Amino acid sequence: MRLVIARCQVDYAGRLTAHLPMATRLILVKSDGSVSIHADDRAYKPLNWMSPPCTLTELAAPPADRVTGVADTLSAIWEVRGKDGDTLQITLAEILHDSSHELGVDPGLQKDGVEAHLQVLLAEHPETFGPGWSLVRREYPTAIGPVDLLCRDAEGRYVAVEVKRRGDIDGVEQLTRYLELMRRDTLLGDVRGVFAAQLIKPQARVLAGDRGISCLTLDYDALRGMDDPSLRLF
Amino acid sequence: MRLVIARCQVDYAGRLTAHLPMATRLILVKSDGSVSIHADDRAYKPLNWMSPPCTLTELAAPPADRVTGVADTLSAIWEVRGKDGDTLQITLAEILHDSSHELGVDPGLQKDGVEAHLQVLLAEHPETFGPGWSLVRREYPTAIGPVDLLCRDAEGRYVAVEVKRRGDIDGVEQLTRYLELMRRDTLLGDVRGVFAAQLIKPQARVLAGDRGISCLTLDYDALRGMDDPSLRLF
DNA sequence: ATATGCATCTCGCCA
DNA sequence: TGGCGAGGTGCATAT
Repeated sequence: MRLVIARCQVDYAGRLTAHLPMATRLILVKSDGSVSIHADDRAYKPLNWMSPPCTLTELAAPPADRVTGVADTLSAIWEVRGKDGDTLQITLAEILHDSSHELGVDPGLQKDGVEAHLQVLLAEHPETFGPGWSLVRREYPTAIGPVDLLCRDAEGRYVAVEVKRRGDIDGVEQLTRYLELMRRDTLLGDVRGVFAAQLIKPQARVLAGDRGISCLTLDYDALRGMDDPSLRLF
Repeated sequence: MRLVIARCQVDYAGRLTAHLPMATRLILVKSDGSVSIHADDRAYKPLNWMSPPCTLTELAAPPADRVTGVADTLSAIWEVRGKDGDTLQITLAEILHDSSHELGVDPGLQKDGVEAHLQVLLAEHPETFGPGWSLVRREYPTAIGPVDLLCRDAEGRYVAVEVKRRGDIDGVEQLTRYLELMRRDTLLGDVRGVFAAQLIKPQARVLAGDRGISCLTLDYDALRGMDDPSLRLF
């Protein structure tokens, strides 16, 4: 990985054309050939970038006035060419820092998906929803996708449970669609809905109430306390 | 902007929980407080990040075996806390590089939007589509959004034109929806469709043919040649 | 402040 | 390889 801090001008032509006026920025050249240009804000998004596969070639630096119209010491022009013929031209004026580092292959991100874990824990402990509750199955299939949990309450009525880490309005919509489908299934009879999440947004709670869906706020740590420690991930 | 190359372990807890095993990576701390962790590949997306607003605090480094179970020289633990209570914990083991740079405020990206420019140029030169063609109006309004160009051909028939830089399948779908609506408008009579783009993907061409839509490959430079140079952007 | 739609969206899945 | 859907989506705009 090569880190360059430099005053630079950048011109991109691809899906759109874009232009960055001369200013000081970070240029990241990674070992897969990809290039990104970062300003000193926004964590996530580079100002400009070229995804791999792409090739970087260094062009001869032309006289300064041909590029910016301003007298300047141009160090180099880099041209990055992508697979779809898009180009990123970086005109370097003043290099303030330039270092290369050997990082090696990254072991990669392990996404836990607390949602999946919550689902497992709740499947193992359906009594969390109330005394006498039992699990019918996890990932109960419907035509538009699997319902997280299908349970039966103490009276034997079916209940579809949607599990989320953060309960938002779209989760309620999702459960509503499942319920609509499942209620057409005469074998199940009237299916109730439960929206279970660690944190339920007020709007989601209101919408759920409007749809006749119950809400349950989950305590992840308490559920983990009931958990078999051998299932621990790290 | 602070650039740190270090062996580190990262744990995120928010919408999901994610874990990065100890490895050498780039840690980017920007002046807005945001933090991102990059591996040596992928231009666009960091392995992990925290968007602003957030706060970075340095915790005391605990004994090595409490964190990784491996004897190691832990330099520090950084905890980044976001506004929604999500946390990014970075356990630093070995710092290989650490530098800070003053970048200043970036003038920002100027997006040209070639599509808009193409649309203007074609509106000025409807004869590009064929002799005797004339423009009815640009951004012709329909219930589902404006059609890029509404023209009349040499026989006086209406033609809806969709302009794209890159002609993909979704552009054809879009034009199809417009045509469907416009054909219900008895004032326009039968409306033909033209899909105009600098580059038209084979699949899009096939779909357009299937829908009875004509395709026109545009030469941007030739169109610019007819252009008034005073409209030039940079 | 919140809802909606777009993005050089990226990224992973699956046919 | 293309199509589809989700994302810790981010981001701007209109309401």
